[in-house]
Amino acid sequence: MENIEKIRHSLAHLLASAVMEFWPKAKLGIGPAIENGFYYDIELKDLKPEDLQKIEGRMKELIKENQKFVGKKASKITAKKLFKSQPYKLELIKDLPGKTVGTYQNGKFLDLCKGGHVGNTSEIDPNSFKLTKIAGAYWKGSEKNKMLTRIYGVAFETAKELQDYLTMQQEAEKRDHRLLGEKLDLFVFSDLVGKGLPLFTEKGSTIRRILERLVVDEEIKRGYKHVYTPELAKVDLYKKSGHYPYYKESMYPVMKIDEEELILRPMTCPHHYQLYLSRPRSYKELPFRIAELAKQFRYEKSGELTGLIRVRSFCLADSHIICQKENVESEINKVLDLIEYMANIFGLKQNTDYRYRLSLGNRKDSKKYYKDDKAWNYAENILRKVLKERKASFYEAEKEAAFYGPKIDIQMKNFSGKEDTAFTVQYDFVGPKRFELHFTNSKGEKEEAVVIHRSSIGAIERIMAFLIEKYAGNFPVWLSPIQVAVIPISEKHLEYANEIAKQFHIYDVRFMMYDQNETLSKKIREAEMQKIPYLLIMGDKEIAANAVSVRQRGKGDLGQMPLSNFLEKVKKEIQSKS
RNA sequence: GCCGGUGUAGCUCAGCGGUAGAGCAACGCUUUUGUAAAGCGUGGGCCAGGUGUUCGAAUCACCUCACCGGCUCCA
Repeated sequence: MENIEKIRHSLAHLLASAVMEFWPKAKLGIGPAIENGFYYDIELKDLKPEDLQKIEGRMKELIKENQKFVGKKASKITAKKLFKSQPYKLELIKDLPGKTVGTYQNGKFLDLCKGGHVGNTSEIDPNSFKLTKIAGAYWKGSEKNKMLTRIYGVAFETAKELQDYLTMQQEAEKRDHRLLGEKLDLFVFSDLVGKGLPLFTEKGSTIRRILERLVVDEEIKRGYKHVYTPELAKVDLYKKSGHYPYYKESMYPVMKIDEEELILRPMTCPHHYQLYLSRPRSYKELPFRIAELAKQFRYEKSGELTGLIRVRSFCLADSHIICQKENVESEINKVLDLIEYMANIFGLKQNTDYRYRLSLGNRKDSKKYYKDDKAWNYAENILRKVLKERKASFYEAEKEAAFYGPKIDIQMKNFSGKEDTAFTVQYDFVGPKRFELHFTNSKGEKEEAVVIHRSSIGAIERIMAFLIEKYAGNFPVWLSPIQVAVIPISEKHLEYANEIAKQFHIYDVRFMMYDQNETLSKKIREAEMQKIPYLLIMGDKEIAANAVSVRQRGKGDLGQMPLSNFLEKVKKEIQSKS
């Protein structure tokens, strides 16, 4: 175990030990080291955020006592006596394998623990950690259990590392897409429309439209059939697909109209299957790649909503590839090629901006995962093989699969380090069975197809959130809702500015005229704060030279150039998406 | 949904039992500007909504709503 992990884990013990001094009746859960710090789950009443300082202060005192961490094995019978007033510890003792358990003592505090501490608290710099927040967390991570209070702390080996981390977090907060969404006027929420239902402003809609066109054009080039299907369907469709029992919780309730029961669709797969099934299919038509910018509706619990990352109505760049079993590998490769192509356009790098996750099922959980061990093994192996042969680095995660099969998820982190799935590729062996997705093979026999669910750029809302944060609002020219700010120095130069603007209309450059009666500095400031990539300033000198003065975002004054040169430069940047 | 926190003008915030304030933004006038905030003036708030406590509530209590941090869940 690395030293820093030992420090973090030891701090968790010290946290518990300080809490027990102030709240002797508190019941302890568990307290592990985590990325950047540690936490401890504790059942205690009336913990106020301001108490954290008090606890932190006491922890620092304990550190200075040079306490030793002393490990001892204890029989379960002895351990049960030692922890008789700690019900959660007793539960852990009962569930642990073997006849003995580990205990660790520091000062007067004894904890049930398998180890991994510093030898002495003198090894911990008392200024290298900080208690950061209190939160609720279910005991053993199940919402059926009681909710405990979780105290989080961040910790490093040195005080400087801690300071650097805190400063970095502060900087990162400025990238928050919710903040930038408001400042740059990209999207809003309305209490009257409802939570989790974003409204895109003109500027946000421009970004969205560019992304949507990019996806549709690229997918059509790559052999996808782009379609439109309705956002409603009879609930029977989802009963047949098998989604209903698994997804009921996140579906909107049934709307009864005439004799029919309709729902807002939570996913598009069964609609696409119906297109496939509209007539008999030959193997010559496969792979049958149906794609759609599909609006979907999911009831996410209120506390799960976050800006554009988790919403209740979203548009997925969705597709279902119906193909022969022997083509699955090459199709998945093609999908990953497309995903990496898109990621590259956005400047997203593997292992820094995103990482691959192989999301597996669990054979023992037939409630969550369709029961068919053989199919699961087969599908999981195929996905693993594809990733290995591509030499992509990836990690495997159990219990992250869809109910109908395993998936490759492209995971991205938001500004605060929280990870979500951006794009996904899923192997489905259930859908083809339930909908009888067949085709006639070369021998004239009926054969069952396989379905690959995939998304090239994920949900438009979510990728927008990631891109806003990735660029910190400084969108590349091709994505910028306003590409050029046209700034006449005074009213006298407005006529010239309008002439220039005409050219932007002709050449499809998105511009904004800054013709307010304000100082030049003020207008530059406003345009810079809107993070517009180019500011064109024009006054007497430019009119005389028949030119424009160009100021580039972040780089300052580039000097004068003829408009045609500037247009060429911008067009080039738009085209190359640089 | 659960645990905790927050909610005062369009935005950022002050006021925290005695009846609402600042800066920026908006609007008007003056100014006609040379690379990140010109000057003066004007308007704008049921203090998230509701119900209580009180002589009196933005301020205290309770409920509801929204948002934030986690948990659970997920594209």
